[in-house]
Order: sequence, then structure tokens, then C-alpha cells
Amino acid sequence: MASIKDVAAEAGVSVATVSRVLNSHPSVSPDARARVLAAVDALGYRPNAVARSLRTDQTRTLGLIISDVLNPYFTALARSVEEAARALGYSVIIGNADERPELQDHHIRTLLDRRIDGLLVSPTDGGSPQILDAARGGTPMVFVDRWIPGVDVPVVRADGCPAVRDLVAHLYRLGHRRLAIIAGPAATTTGSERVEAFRDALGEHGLTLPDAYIGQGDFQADSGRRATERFLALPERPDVVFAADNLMALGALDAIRARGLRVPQDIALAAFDDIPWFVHTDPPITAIAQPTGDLGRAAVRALVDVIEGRPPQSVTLPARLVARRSCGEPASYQRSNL
Amino acid sequence: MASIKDVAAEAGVSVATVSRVLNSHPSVSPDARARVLAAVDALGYRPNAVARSLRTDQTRTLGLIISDVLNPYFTALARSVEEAARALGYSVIIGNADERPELQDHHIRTLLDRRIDGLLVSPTDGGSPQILDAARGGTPMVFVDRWIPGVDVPVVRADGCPAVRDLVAHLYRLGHRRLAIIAGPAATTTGSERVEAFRDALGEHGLTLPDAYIGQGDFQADSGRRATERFLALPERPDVVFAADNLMALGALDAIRARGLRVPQDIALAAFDDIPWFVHTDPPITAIAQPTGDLGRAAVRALVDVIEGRPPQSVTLPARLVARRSCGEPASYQRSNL
DNA sequence: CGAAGCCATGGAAACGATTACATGGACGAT
DNA sequence: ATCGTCCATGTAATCGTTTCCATGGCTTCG
Repeated sequence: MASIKDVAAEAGVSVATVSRVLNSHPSVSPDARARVLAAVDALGYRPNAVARSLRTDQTRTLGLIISDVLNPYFTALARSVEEAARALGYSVIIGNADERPELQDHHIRTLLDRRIDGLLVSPTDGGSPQILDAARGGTPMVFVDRWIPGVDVPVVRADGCPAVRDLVAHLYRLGHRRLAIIAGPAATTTGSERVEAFRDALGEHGLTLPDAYIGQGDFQADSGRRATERFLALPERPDVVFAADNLMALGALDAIRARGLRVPQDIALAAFDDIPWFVHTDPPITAIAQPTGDLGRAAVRALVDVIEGRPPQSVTLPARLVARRSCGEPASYQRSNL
Repeated sequence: MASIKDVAAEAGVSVATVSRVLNSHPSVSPDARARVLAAVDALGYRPNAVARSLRTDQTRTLGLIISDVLNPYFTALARSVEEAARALGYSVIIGNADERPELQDHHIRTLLDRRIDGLLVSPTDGGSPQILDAARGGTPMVFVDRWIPGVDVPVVRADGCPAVRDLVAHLYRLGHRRLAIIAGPAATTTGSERVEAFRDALGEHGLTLPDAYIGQGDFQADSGRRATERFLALPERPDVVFAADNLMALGALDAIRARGLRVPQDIALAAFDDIPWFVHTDPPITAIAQPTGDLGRAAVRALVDVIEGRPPQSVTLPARLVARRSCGEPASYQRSNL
């Protein structure tokens, strides 16, 4: 592969001049510039990003650690992140943690070894030494979706509380009184927050959330299935199951089907995170939608701000309820427009 | 960040010795080794992958260009690729082409600039100059899922023909005679092959595939919607729509719903690529399932073979029909086990 | 007209690792 | 005792860039 030396030789100039042309340094004569450009073309030269990074100490690359690639919410997020980053001249390397802290740490380590310029993380746990070191160690970092309390890192996320309140009101209006939730891991903010928001919202209607109605999940389908089976085996089973993410809702649907029950006649179902498939499930599923596009863009902007030395801003965007048929008759007052 | 020099100083040895310890070169005294390891620990030293890559001319990184991150088939593939690569000590950088050739080329270019060791591609088009250059230019490369005819690059893919034949037989048995297909872009192998397989299978039953029953899609949901609308507007609308991928099937389902028609009573639907959601759509969708896990593993193995100078092997794995209710009464003889 | 400044250019140092080669000591064989 | 091996180690070159500094020519201004 041709190097800058070959180009210099071909153009009859020094490597310094070639470099200047390539980096559009002003001090280059039109003549030299033309000759260099011609040589670049003739040789099909492309600068070696590895060498450049070594010298400049920047890779123009962002790392993105997502909790699960199979989760459509995160792939939507990844897509918008990549798009926003590309617009700013950055590449993105995605690390899939699969909801496993040790895998998350593996990815953080290799990304740091590669000297990425900044890290976008949706932490899988409450803060491994690895991730805390990275945060304190001066690596530009921004949390997205989930975050770790007590760490001084900007957070870009959606606030689900109002939407959860809307959801509970919606359920209450439809006559449901025994509401259960499948939570995510308590170590994650989205895992605990959604339960709290749910509990608070229930309180507003004079309802309580008994322990038996809190299923412990891990944001993946299987755990939703197991938690739901437990609910269904209860002497007094809940009227509604609210899954804290879309995959656990999928698992819940599986479990309900397996029991031969119907949604919403026998039991209602709702989920956090709206995805295209929810329109087509049987029945269409009521969900809380996050603005993934905006989230991704805001996260990249915040991270690039940190990288380039500007004061970054934490951002909180609203989530909204999309009512469909899985909780009872379509709520005409708030019907999805899809 | 500590460099190898700092470690050398701390341990009281030369950088060469540190390097030898880190690369487990045999010629190092136990004493020196211990001191180096202690220094590494004390400083929290991690080798700079950029510098190492520059010197050794290898990055231990694979590039994976997928056609669309929002397509669950490709994310499943990406996941298995990353897993297999990790097991062999490689990282993976994913590039999302979004079914746009120019975006695919952008990613190929930046991956090559980063000097990845090898490239796994599921081409979005029939072969841009970019991709052909890369192939001829000596970059280790393997096609996965889709490929480009006439280019000497190993291919890892699933053969859908027998499964398509099974599908058509299944449909015929259920009484369907007017079968339509939503094809992918003709420039992609999976785009054209699936149509051919479908046409051939129809032929075996004495049926033909009129032009009006071939919808032109681009593997994304919207195109499935549009193609289906056109089918439904036909004076003699088809009995069945077979979508060449899962997203177009989603679009087709949208269009059918919008028309107020029912599946399968008014029109049947089947798709290439099985995904978890198909179990839960209304109705559950009959699909052709590919072994994504095996595909990913085989692709990585083939690519690493090329990289390490072993003779690589093209691999073709079987796909299989998973019959559900979207084409008519559950085919008990071949019912999904999910 | 001479000093000062500027511009285009080249030489060479640096970035952080790996590795070819040199060196010197220990040890075994003759 | 001498020579040759082998081992542990260090010195320095190298990978492909960027960039500091020096240089020499030209312009400009007093």
C-alpha cells in the first residue's frame, strides 16, 4: 500500500509538503498542491489512519456500549448515534454488552486500548471498577439511557415518569386495579426508576404495589417469560403486566399464550419502549415511546462537546404513551396514530 | 497515560524487555519478568493498540458491513459474528449500510483506512468500484448472506431454494394459486435468487409468475408497503404475498391492514428470514428461517482462514420453512415447534 | 538600500510499540 | 585453557504520519 513517502517521491516534493496538502495547511503553492493531488490520485493513496492517530493522539472514533444488540430500542439508538457522529466526522465502534457486566468491561477495555476519543455508555450494572476508572481517568464519556448515580458524567436520557403516570391513569380508567410490573435489574437506573415511577403513579390512585407483583427481570425475553409465569401462578393474579422493556414484554406475551390466556380479555399487557413490531402483535401493544433519534443526536453532541473542550450538557427528553389494544378497548382519547 | 517507557523505568529494565514480557517471549529471566509485571500493575499500564498496530501492521480487528441494522436478521448475524470473532481474539467494527451503496462505500473506505485485518460484507449492490478494488486489492474478504458474482471471494450463506420449494408446496396444498412476491433489489443476489427460486418452485406446480405479481422492493419496510398496495389494487389480486425479507413483510402487513383485509382469510403472507416477533404477530407469520448463528461462525472462520493464510472455504447452509398461521390453517405436518 | 517579515519548502524529531542486531556472561565440550 | 553456544538484555531502527524548526527567496516598508 502506497505511503506518504511514495506520494512525495511521485510528486517530487517532501513528505512534509504532502502532509500539508492533505491537511489543507495554507502554506502550499498551487503548483505543489496540484502535483501532490495528482500523485495521490495516480497511486490511489489513502492516509494510514493508524499512523495518523499515533501521531495526533486522536482517532476521530467514538465508542458506544449498548446493553443488547438484539433489542430494537438499542439498535435504533445505535443507528441514530452513528448517523449523528458521521455528520461530525466521527466513526462509531459498537460494543454489545449483552446485559453482562463482564462483557461490558471487556469492550470498555478494548475500546480504551484503541484510544477512542470518547465513550457513550448505557451501563449494564451499577458501576464496575472498569467503568468508574474510565470516567475518572479522563476519558470523555457520556451516559445514554441508563446512568450511574454519583459519577460526574453528563447523562442523555428520556424521562419516563410522566408517561408512566399517563399509562397508569389509562389502565385505571379501563378498570384495572391489580397492576404488576416486570422490572429490570435494580443495579440499572432504568431498572429501578421505572418501578418507582410505577409505584408512585399507583399511589396517586390509592393503589399499592405488593412485592408479589414485582417481577425481577434482566431486560431480556426469557426473564419476562419467567416473571410472568410466576404472576400467573399467583392465587390472585394481576390484571395487567407492565414490562420495563420490549423484550421482556415479548417474553410475557409468550408466557401468557402458553397458559392459553388472551390479551387483553384475561390479562392486559404494556411495555416500556415502543418498537415497530408492537403495531402488529396480537393484539397491538400499548407502549411508552422514547425519542431514540433525538436521544442519539443529543448524546453525540454532548460527547463531542466534552471531547472538544466545550461544557457539555445533560439532556432529558420526554417519553410518551402510545395506547393500543393490549390493555382493553382502544383509548380513543389517545389512540396511536400509526 | 503510562507508556512502555514508564514501565521500563519503573522496572529498571529496557523497553525491549518490557515488550518481551508482554508478548511472552521466552528469553526473559524470571526476575525481570516479575519486576516488569509489578511495574505494569503499579502504573495500570495498558499497551497502546494504535502504536502496536502501526508497528506490526495488524489490528486484530474485523470489519463487518451489514445492509441494515434495523433488520433483526442482520443484528442476529452481527451478534454471532462478534461472538465468534471475540473467541478468536478479534474485535469487530460494524458498518451499517442502510441499504445505500454510497454509505456502504463510505464504511469500506474508513475501515480500510483503519487497516482492519479483514472484511465481512453483505453487499448492498452488484459491486461498486470500491468493493471490487478492496477485493482485488488483497484485503482479506468474505461475503456473507449476499455476494457478488464473478469476484473471487469466499461466500458464506444459506441456500433458500429447498425451503422456498417447501413453502410453495405448502401454499399450493392450502389451495393458493395466485402467488406474488416482493423481491429485493435485483443487484443483490438474495434479491434475484429468491425470485428465481420462487418462480422455479411455481413451475413445478404448473404455475407461472406474471410480472404484475413481482413487486420491486429494497428490503426495507416502506417498499413492502408500496408493493403490497400495488398488488391489492390489481383487478385480480394475489392469494399470497411472499416478502423476500422480514421488514418488507412488516410493510406488507401494514398495507393489508390499512386496506381492512384479514390475514390469512383475505390474503396470505409469508416471509424470508424468521425473527422472534413473527411468533407474536397477528397472525403468526410463516417464514423461512436461516441459521444465523452458524452463518456468523462460519463467516468468521472463513475470514480468519484467509487472514492467516489458510485456504478458506465457501460454506452453504440450509434454510428451513417454519409454517405458522399466516397462510391458512396451521400445517400440522410441519408446524413450528416454537 | 537594508532590515524585517512572510511564504513555501525541506529536514528531522516525535508518537509508542516491536524486533533485528549487538553484547557480554555463563557454561559445556574439546 | 579455548572456543563456541546460548541466554538475557540493551541499543537503535522502524512503522506512517504530523509538526517544529531552519532556510532561502521575495516583498514591503522605512
